[in-house]
Parts: sequence; structure tokens; C-alpha cells
Amino acid sequence: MTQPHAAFPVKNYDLALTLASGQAFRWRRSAEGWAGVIGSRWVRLRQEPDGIRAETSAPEADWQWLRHYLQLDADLDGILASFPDDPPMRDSVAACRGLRLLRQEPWECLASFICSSTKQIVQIQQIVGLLCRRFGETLAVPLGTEPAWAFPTVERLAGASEAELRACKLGFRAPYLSGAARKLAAGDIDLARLAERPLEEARAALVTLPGVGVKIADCVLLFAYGFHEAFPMDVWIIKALQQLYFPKRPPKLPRLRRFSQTHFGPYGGYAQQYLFHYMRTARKGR
DNA sequence: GGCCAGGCGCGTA
DNA sequence: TACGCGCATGGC
Repeated sequence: MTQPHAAFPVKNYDLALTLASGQAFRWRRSAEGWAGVIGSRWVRLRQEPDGIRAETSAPEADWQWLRHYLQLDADLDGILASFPDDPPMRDSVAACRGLRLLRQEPWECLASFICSSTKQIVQIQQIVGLLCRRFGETLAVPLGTEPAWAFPTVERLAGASEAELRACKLGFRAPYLSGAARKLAAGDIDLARLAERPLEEARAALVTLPGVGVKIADCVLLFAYGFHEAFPMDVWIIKALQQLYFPKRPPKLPRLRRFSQTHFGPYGGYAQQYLFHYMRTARKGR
């Protein structure tokens, strides 16, 4: 039956951990659950003992879009079993039970991470929120809930001036986001077709965009396209690898890259998210 | 007040 | 290929 709510039985899925782990930036916690936007839909999610309950602003006949976003059919046990069996990885998995990777829309993910460089996660959330409020389409929400906006389209941001973007606190990232949106609007890259290409080709295409280096490209490859071997190397993961795997003589970046590519296996990106979150929370930057 | 934040682009060696 | 630096802005 078509309803504006549904229940999804799922085990070992920590919604709060997943939505607040710095892979997506539009989820807000409230007493009623987690409110956010997926595509052009307002959604509220709530953790329940046997799974996840979802609420939308209008009846839904087919919930596949949400199952896909949350990756409810992912084989987490199999993924965890593929991780290397070493103390840092075991500690990370133990500290982040139920952490999952989402499958985001590529443009929103790309634009969000262009905004992310040398920003803390709370500030990225603020910037993305301002962009949506200023340039996004207003969405229908249930009575009594906060207003919500879709993520701005490529065309809308391509048409925005640098000053308008700076007003959303982008700082020096404003010309990057503007330039990337304009190249995409001009058809330089077809984001919808990158998933069909090998990882290296997709990455090479992404880094031709202004403000997109290997790290941001890898975030998009991992969080939006599901290239699970992509391993974003940010300041936290560098710190994690140096302290957890090479405490006596921390290697520099080139060697850490080679290590990360060979050590963590086919789901290295998944392992990276566990190490990232473990480093940021359980260890509190030690 | 100084340090740092899910980096990138560019100049230099 | 591998550094070092400047770049806005705000949390702690």
C-alpha cells in the first residue's frame, strides 16, 4: 500500500553513526529522528530495535530510492570479513559497530566535498546548508517541520556569481565550485556515466575539475559511485595510518599511499571510513 | 591568540 | 616526483 512511511528491517546498521560520520552533510538530528533530503524528497529516519523507520512528506509507492541511498542490501559481514586482520582494524571495527557507507547522488557529493577542503565537518554542513537555502528548490515538508531545500542543480550554481557563493562562506573555494559547475554545465564530463568506467579513468576525469584533487575525487568515487577500493587520504587518515601502523617511524604521504592501496583489500574505502571515524572519535586525535 | 580543519593549485628543485 | 606555500573562515 502506498504510504508516507515504511519500516525496513536491517541488522547492524547504526543510523546516527552513519549519518553523522562526515560522508554526507545534510542530516539533522531532532527528537523525532534524523531529517534530511535525498534528491527532491524530504525524509525523516529513525532507528528502531529491528531496523530503520522512514517518513516522507508524500506517499511513496516504491522505496527503492531509499534502500539504495542507505545501501540496505550491502553485505556488511562480508565487507568486515575482507578487512585485514590487524589490531588497528579490529579496534576500529569494535569502536564503530554498524557504521555503513551511503550511496549519494554524485553532483551533491562532488560539490559538497569541493566545499570541504580545510573545513571542519560542522562548517561543511553550514556551507552546504547555505547553498541549498540560497540556490535550491523548496521542498514539501510535513506540517510543523523545518523547511527543506533540494541541493542546487549544476545549472543553478553555474549561473551563480562568485560573490553570491562567497556569501555562503565558501571563501577561496568559491571559484572552484563555480568553475566545476560551469565545466559540468558545458558537458565536459558526464557524471551519470562515470560509474561505467574503471576507477582510474573516473578519477582522472574528476580531477580535471577545478578544486578537485585526488582526495576529493576519491571521496566522490567512494561515497557516490561505490568504488569501494577508493581510499581518500585526508589529514585524519594520514594521522591514523602513521600512529596506528607505523608508530615508531611515521612514513610520509607517498609511502602511505602505496601502503593503503595494497594493505586494505577490495573494500579499502570501507576500511578507511572505519579508521577515519575511529581516529576522530574514540581516540580523540591522540 | 594560536592552531587546525575530510585540500588544492602553483612554483620550485 | 616530491615538497612548500598561500588561500578564507570559524571552532576550540
